[in-house]
Amino acid sequence: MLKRTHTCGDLRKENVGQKVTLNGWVKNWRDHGGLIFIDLRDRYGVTQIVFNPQTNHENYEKAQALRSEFVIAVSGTVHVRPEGSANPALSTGEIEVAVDQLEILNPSKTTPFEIKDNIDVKEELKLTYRYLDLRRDELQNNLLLRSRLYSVVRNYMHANRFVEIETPVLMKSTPEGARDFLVPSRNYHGRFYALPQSPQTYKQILMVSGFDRYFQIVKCFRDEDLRKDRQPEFTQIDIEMSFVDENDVMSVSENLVKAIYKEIKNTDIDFDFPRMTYEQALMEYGSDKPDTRFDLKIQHFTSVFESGGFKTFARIAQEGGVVAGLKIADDGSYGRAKIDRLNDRVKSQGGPGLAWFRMNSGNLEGPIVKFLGESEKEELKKQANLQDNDLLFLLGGEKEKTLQILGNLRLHLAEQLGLIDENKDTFLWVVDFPMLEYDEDEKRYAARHHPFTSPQPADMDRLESEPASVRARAYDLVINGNEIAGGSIRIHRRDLQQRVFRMLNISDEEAEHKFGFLMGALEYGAPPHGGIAFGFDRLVMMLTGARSIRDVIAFPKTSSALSLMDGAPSTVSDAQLRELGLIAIKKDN
RNA sequence: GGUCCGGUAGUUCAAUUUGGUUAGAGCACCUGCCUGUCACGCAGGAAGUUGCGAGUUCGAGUCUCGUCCGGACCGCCA
Repeated sequence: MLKRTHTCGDLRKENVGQKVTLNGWVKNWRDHGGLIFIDLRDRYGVTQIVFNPQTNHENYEKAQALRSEFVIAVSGTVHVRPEGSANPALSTGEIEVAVDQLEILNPSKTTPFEIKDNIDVKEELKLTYRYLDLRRDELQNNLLLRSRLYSVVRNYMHANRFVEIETPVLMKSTPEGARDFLVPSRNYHGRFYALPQSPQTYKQILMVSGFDRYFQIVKCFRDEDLRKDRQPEFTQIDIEMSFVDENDVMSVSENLVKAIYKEIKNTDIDFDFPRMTYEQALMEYGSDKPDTRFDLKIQHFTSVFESGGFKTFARIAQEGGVVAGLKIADDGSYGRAKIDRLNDRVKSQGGPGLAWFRMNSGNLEGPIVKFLGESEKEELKKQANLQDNDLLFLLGGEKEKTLQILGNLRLHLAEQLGLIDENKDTFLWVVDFPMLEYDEDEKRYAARHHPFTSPQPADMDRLESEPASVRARAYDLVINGNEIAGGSIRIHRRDLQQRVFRMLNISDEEAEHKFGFLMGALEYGAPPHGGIAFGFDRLVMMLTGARSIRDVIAFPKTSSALSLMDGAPSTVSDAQLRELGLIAIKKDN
């Protein structure tokens, strides 16, 4: 074949007169009868090539067969384009290649969708023909940026004396947390490996081994349902450090993020990332990952309704719940129907009815105004600082749940009202997380982060007496309302680890069975250590502006966890199952 | 596991609130013409199991039920 001397993004005026060879795909063809133009594409760019029957009639005849997405090789001479026919939209737009040799390397069937940007095609079709979708600039650019990000991260980590170590993909199942993907063992029927939810235990053990500063860009697997920012397999930048406290890990992380923004976006971040406690995040933003690109904070009115005429709110207030809400300036578009849709939204998230008030010429209006006394109305107006045309949405109920629903409503309203400045980036550390959260289904407390997270020293004496009040030495990095990284200072002593397992209602036997290897390691001079893990795919989403995690992963799964291109997961032969000692049971639908 | 939205030529959509003649259009595709286009242009053409399966009806793209697939969300994601 004719091998390329240049890529389709290389040639400029300076190359005029040179004899060159290009390889690429036919992006577009324009047959003028006496002259054929082809836009030839590779991942570097697009170059126009011209077939002229007077230059070479045989080639010209051959070129008439060219269609979209044929792969070809052409040799020819670089020409300046005639006066007035340059294309300023192309970096190669001042030149073209006059072809004197054409080789069709492979024809192409008509593609199921056009290979161009801003196409509007069903996700299903794009995923089935992923190799075609990946030819589009948008996805190419995403993956090229992703590739650069690997490099930036590795450079930064190596420059800061971190050691890159691979940990096993086949490991022991530790079913605290997410559901494991299991891999049956052929050698030991009835036993299973698990794919790592994260290399957590391995990296802690590497600290025990003295590796001091570890990192890895690593695949993690969680068998849970998907979202637009969640895939069952995803990539983390996994980091662990010895002889450190929270500030050391956060500082390394901040500087990594700053290096990334500098290298990828050429943006200097010259401030320290602000910190916010979990409590404040929940109270003001209804989220543990507040989007601080806009204000619209949650306002609290529990005390206003405590002894008032609206019995529902009064009862909630007296029983320790909250009454809180969001105030927006209505541009006149919030009619009854729109408010009803907001209400449906709240209800679909398990919330109660959404109460609302409107300020109209100094008067408070709304369906529950009639239950309120004069002093309550005045107090509400005053505390909410209600001005004319302000709309106030209120929700009452159990604290955490109510605030979370308001947090979701806050994001929704911000989108509706166009409050989010897409060009702004906000960085935030959320700290002082509670150690535990209550698991309604299992009626017990579970670790909010993971069971190896150290409690805060000040709360240590309440581990047994008041576990719900114990805060963790954990920290999350939030960028534009996305949880980008999360980590903690770990427990490095066996006795404390054992106390925490007991606090989590994990018996000594169970702890030994599941995590005995880790606790054993803690008994041999485990140094104080802590770390963090970044969601690599989410970082790429942030940096590319991708709307879905599928757009930053080469071969993603659908929201029902299927791979449409290759058909995974698939059935396997009885022989394969027999070898593994397995029997497949069909799911009865 | 649940809720909502969607599935009609290759593709993106349409098909009169309320079931009724031969299911239309843009792009793509095919044929012909065209020497400066780059969203080339002009003329013509082909293209449909309305996701699948039942049901209601004289009659179903349209209504009902089931099912599959895509998407978003809730649960889940230590």
